[in-house]
Amino acid sequence: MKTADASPGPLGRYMEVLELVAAFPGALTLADVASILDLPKTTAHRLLKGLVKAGLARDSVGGRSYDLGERLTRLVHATVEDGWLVTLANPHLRQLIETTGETCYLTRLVGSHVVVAVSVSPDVRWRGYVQPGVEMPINAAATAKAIMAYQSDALISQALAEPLPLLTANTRNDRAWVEAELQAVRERGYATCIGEIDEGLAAISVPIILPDGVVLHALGMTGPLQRIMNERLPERIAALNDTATTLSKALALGANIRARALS
Amino acid sequence: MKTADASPGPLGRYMEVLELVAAFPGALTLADVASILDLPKTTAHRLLKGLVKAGLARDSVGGRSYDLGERLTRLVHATVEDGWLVTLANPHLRQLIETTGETCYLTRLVGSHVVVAVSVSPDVRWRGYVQPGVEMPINAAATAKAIMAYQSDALISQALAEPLPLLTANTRNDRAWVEAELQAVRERGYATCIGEIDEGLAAISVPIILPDGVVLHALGMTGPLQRIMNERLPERIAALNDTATTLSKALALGANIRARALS
DNA sequence: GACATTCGTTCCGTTTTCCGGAACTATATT
DNA sequence: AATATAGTTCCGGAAAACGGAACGAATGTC
Repeated sequence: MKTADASPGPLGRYMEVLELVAAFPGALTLADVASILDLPKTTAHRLLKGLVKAGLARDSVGGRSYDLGERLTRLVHATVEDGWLVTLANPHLRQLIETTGETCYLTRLVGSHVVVAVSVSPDVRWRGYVQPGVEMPINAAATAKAIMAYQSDALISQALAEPLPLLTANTRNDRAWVEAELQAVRERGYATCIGEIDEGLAAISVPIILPDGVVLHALGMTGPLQRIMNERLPERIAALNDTATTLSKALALGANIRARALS
Repeated sequence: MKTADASPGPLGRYMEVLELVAAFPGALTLADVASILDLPKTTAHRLLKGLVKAGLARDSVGGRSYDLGERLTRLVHATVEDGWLVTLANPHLRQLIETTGETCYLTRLVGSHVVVAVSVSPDVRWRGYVQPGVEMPINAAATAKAIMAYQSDALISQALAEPLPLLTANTRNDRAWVEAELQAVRERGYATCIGEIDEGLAAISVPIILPDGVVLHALGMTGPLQRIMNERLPERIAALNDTATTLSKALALGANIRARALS
């Protein structure tokens, strides 16, 4: 294991250009790219055309401006978004925020870590809290704890073998603590995150237990600490559990339909 | 102009690997990649690590399996999805499909073409109809016509200068026809697509006219031809227009909030 | 518990591609 | 028409990508 060298790699410059395109879709000329990234225009040209040929970007008027390519979008929608998962979960999540008024989201086990699949906020300004595609640390995030608590020992060990981040003064990353936390989740039936990701933020989460007993998803709710961890906590957990039960059936049905479509 | 050579480009093989990762997130080993794509395992290894270093992929347990990277997801959410746009539009679209029972979607002008931003279907199995990120051809798609009808002559000319696809026997791609079609849209207030993209499919669309008169979005509805283009058409157009009016205010408000957040 | 097998990783010489300055062309601007 | 500014092509030198062979680290097997 090397000391994680930070070299940009062969794709580094392509990514820089791509992010620039993403920042100003449909309104970015070759000259802009060249001057902003301080590249020779020849190089900028080659990188842009490379992205276009790969389907990551797309040019509007024969190279007058660029935006993101379809292949890129399709890539993301095929997995993290999971298409039908969003379709199924969105209405339930939305109903949940109507009764609770807090940001709600659904995370998903992928490999040995937990990522956000669907996120719904009561207010536009809150979107930053939970962004789809982001990985949830197992030692801090409520939804990650809720999912990992119901995995095999082998998978938990794998997950704990990776470096765990220390994000605030409240974050713990020693293995014993995390395992105790998971045990607590199993006993209580729900997981918490009390200022372990952001000092002032808390989250609560319940697992979505599929009809066959397997846990691959979790439902989470987050907001300012004092508004989440107060006397109304029990009713919030109850609301989450109701939705989790409903979603369990919906997800199982969705998986069936999807499997049928592949045959 | 060259004859659009189909060489994979420098990123070609990276994309193949990336799509494979997207197909089996969290459950794909290096050996799998090597055997499926028929690459030497050394090469597969280098490509995968290159993707990881670029943030397009991410490895789960020190290289035992791979899934999509956060940077990739963020890229898409920063633009096509437009974050708040989805948040704002989703509930309205959902309400619309409840009353109409058809697939509804919102498209957006980006550069000189029109792409799908949000899509909602009444049934999971219909997702294929309208996929976010896909470009809508100006000479065929209802939403593209609805948006382009309200653009400047300069932009329309730019858009028409690009090659227009002929997708079915009903598709027309001569400039005069398209301009007449756009004129019809302006007179009627809504746009149609009658088997111009898929023989059996039709779509209707109205522009979302922002408070300042600018048109950047359109609302669309699609389904089997005979179910869209029948005696219930007027009431569907009315429903679309109601939603468009509501969304116009919501979008303007969202843009304001967003602008404020940047200061 | 030792062995065998498979998987991931590193090494390194060959070869292919990338790189970017200079020159060229096409499109706005005066 | 002339000028400025955009995008594109050309091409020799430089720097990678490439993949076979060898190595270490895990599973799986007896």
